[in-house]
Amino acid sequence: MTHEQPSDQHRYHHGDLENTLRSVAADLIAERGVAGFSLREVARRAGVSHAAPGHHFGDASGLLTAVAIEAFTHLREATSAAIEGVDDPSDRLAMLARAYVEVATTNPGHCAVAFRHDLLNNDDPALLAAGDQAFAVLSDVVQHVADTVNPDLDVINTSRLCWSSMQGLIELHPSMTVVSKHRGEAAPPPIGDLAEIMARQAYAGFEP
Amino acid sequence: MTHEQPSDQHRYHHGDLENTLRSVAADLIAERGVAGFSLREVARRAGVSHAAPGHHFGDASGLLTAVAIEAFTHLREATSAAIEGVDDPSDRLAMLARAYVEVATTNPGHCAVAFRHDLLNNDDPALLAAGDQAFAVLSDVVQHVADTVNPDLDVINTSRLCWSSMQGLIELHPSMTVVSKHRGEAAPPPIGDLAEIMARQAYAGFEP
DNA sequence: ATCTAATCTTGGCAGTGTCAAGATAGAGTG
DNA sequence: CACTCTATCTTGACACTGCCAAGATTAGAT
Repeated sequence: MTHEQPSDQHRYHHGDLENTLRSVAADLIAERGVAGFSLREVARRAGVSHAAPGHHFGDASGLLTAVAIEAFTHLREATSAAIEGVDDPSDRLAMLARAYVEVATTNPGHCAVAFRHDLLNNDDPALLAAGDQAFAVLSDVVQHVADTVNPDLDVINTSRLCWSSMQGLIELHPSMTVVSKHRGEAAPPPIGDLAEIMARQAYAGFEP
Repeated sequence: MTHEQPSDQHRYHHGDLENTLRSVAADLIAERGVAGFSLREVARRAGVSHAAPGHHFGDASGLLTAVAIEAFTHLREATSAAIEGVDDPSDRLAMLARAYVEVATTNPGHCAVAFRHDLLNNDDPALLAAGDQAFAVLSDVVQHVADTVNPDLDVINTSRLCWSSMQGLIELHPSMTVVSKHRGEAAPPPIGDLAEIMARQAYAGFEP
């Protein structure tokens, strides 16, 4: 991905600036973190003037919202692909958890902004729809547990538990590594493995 | 808390500027979010010059690290107080979970920066120690489950599951409200209640 | 009483988001 | 083809930010 024009170096009209800016923004955030993100740096990397992003996305939160929408789309695609053909309800949950955290670490730029309500336009209908569709995949998997194993399961709150666990793991995995090192314990497993372990542990419960 | 001198309005030496700045910073973040935080605004609200915070904390991440340390201290105090005198392992976990999320919502400014590795000085020994001590309370509660109910429990990874669930809930509760509204479902319970529900659900497992 | 070091201020530089106004070019109409 | 219209992008400006260096002020020790 070069974000450049094919032949003519400096056409006045870029042609596909909107997608380019979104892609460059995600890369920039992945590289320097949310704090290192700036509209002007995005514009520089895309080879356009410093005010061009503002024209397409209104302001910084507009561009970040576009990145977040893409994040939810990735999330939905990866999780629904991961549970394809998996029937056992516990396995389904484990596969979904692994896919969830791995797509987040594969696309760190997207993931870093997806739930940052302080940076996004939370009223954006496209954002709401994308988030809803991503959550629906998880909700269906938990519903599948209820249908096949436990009709008394509190589906909605169990879905919230699973969602929180996965999202919390993404946020805390660096801290877990730091804490383990500080206590002289072994480092935590890779995030995908740990997601699967946690999903199975929650599914099985804490009692024998 | 006025952040002002008692008698003399403008003494050159503030007297307790370090604590004042930390307190003002937490208030500011609670009010405007992390994005609305700035060293200069903190200085203005504390009634000192724009470079005074830099003298005490080096840079922005230094001040935010101090806020994060205070966050972990609050977390440790609240959680260890919440499990005082509670013996049943499931109840202990539920009480801890409730206390965890409620202290985070009571001190939103502190909570918003506690795990923001991109904004903090992650090598700060005081930060490491404070985080470690907060995690120890949770780890002990899970160990208590192993000791009294299930000696085969994977204590460390179950602790990580609980920690992720609570932290994820804090991050996602606003999104849960939005998603529920968008799907026409009932709003999620208050965050403290939901934390307790989730803790008991994980403890009991998903099967009947 | 004097010296020293900590504390805080002032001034300045480079960088930022956002706005308004202007320049450019594509698309459609006669 | 000439023409206008509109979306796209640039330029310039303003107020704001973090951070650094140098100076002013004061507390505390000698």
